[in-house]
Amino acid sequence: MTFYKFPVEENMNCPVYLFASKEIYAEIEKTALNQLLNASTLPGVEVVVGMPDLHQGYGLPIGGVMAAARNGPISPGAVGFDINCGVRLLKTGLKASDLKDKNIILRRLQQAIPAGVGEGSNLNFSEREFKEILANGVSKLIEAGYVSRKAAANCEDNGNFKEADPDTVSSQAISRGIEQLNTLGSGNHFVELQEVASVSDSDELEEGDLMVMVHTGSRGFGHQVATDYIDLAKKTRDKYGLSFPTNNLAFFPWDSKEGRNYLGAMGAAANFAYANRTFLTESIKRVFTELYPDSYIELFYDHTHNIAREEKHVVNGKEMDLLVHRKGATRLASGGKALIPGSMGTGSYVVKSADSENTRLSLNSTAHGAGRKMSRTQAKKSISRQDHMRSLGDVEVVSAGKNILDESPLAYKDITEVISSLQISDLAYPVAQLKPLLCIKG
DNA sequence: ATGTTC
Repeated sequence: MTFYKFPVEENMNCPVYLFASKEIYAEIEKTALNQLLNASTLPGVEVVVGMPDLHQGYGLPIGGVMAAARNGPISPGAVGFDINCGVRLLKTGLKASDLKDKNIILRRLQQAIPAGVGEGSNLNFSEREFKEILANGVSKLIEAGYVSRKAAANCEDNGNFKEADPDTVSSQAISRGIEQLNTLGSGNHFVELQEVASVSDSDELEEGDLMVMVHTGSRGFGHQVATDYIDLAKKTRDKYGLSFPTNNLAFFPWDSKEGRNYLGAMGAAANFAYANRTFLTESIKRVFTELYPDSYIELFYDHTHNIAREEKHVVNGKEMDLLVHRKGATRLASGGKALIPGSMGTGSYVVKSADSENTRLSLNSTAHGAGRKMSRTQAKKSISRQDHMRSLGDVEVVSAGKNILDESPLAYKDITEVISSLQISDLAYPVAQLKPLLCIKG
């Protein structure tokens, strides 16, 4: 069994494919699977796919892909609250063995990176400049001289989501976001120092290389955009004569003004997140330059796992224009690579596309991480501090949050099983494995 | 994920 197919029945508009090994499938909650099946009942949905890190989310499960045809839905809930949550991997020019005092760099990074819920930034922007960043992302940062041209290379969308439109964003989102560029956030967001543990198929990485991985998104800005447009979708339901299988999957019609405005606002949040990860990279660069003058910080790759984008795919032998909503799922183009972080204290991976029949069935998608095994509440209740500390091994972790048991590796699926599941399903294969050394959690 | 129950 390389994947599961749920045939069209009852109100479903298309079959649902779940790419998971038998072991992984057994761990997936019924609620997550039901959410995935539910997505196929939206009128105009052509393809629904689940990744092996599937777990319960808001409307669409995390690890879910929902593609709408030209007459289909635009659903802000199917992208989720952290628009352009994503991962980037940085090269440092150092070997892990060059690290002199782990404690010093950990503390310096912690000082340099504002982290935690509601934590503001050390940067100041006028509203006009902030809106230019929303409109043009990393391109604006380059133009303004904040970063070098290299900042856009190796970044998905070149760090500039073309359809972004700051005029479709509420003033509340602007006021929340303007003070949050260059901040890490909370929850599963992190900055981690990693060592390349093994390389099987990559000429860009070498065993022993010291890398930095960053996982964060669009903070309160994207959250406000999502909130605004989910509310609007609920309000415009009757105007367009729609019915929703669940309010969490409230949607706009493809050609509606409100739907197009959402895509503009979503794009602005995408650019916020690209800019946020770019500014964080500058902060990291300053710490490295101060402590290790011979180091450099260079972007290896950056991509999102929460976004909707228009893409062409062949479905049932026919080429179609689709709006592909991915939530906790990464686009992995044929011949391309992707980053798959594990939970803190466990390994992360660089994978390449298997370029198979199944990668096409999945609309060129891959997993975004280990995926939760337990809800946050369940984790805080059932994981002891002792077991959590033991699960971290010798990885040093500092965190802004006081209780991060809900982020314990014990609350997540085993990343190696997710990776092997991707291989079994013929979606992707690992080309490099990264071992965590130090971790700064939000 | 989130000015963590506007």
